[in-house]
Amino acid sequence: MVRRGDGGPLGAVRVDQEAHQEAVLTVVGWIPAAKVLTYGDISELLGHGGPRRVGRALSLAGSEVPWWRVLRAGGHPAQGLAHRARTYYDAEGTPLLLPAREAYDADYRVDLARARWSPTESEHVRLARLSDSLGGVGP
DNA sequence: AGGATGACATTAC
DNA sequence: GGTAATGCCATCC
Repeated sequence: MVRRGDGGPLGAVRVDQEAHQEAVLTVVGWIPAAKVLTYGDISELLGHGGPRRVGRALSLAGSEVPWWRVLRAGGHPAQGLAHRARTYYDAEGTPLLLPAREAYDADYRVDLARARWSPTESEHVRLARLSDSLGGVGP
C-alpha cells in the first residue's frame, strides 16, 4: 500500500519514487522463469524514469525479487552479478550464449533473441494501468 | 548550489 | 570485437 502526500513537501516527491520502485518490482515479478527483460525494456514499459532508475530499485530490493531476470542491453547480467546469476539460468534453462572457449564461469551472455519476455495482452493491460498509477502521463 | 556516483543506454570511432 | 563520449535520473556528499 502506498501513502500519498502525507509526509510534507519532501514526502510528496519521495512517494512518487516509492511508487515507481514498487512498479518496477511488480513488473520484474511478472517475468516468467527462463525469460528476461533489459533495464531499458522495463523503463520503457513503465514509461517513466530511465534504465538507471530500474537498477536503483533492484539494488534496494535485494533478494526480494528475481533480479537475475533483468539484464543489460547486450545480454550481460548486471555488473558483478554474473557469477551468482549463472546458477539461476542453469536451473531455469535460460538460453545462454557461451563463448567458444569459456575463460571463466562468468564469461557468457543471455541469448536475448530467444529469452526476451513478451508480455501477453492481459499483462500489457496491467502494465498500462501500472504506468497510469505513477502519474497518469509520461514525462 | 554544485559535483560525483550508480545493478544503464546509445552512438561514434 | 572492443573503448570513449554523452545522455539520463535520483541520490549522496
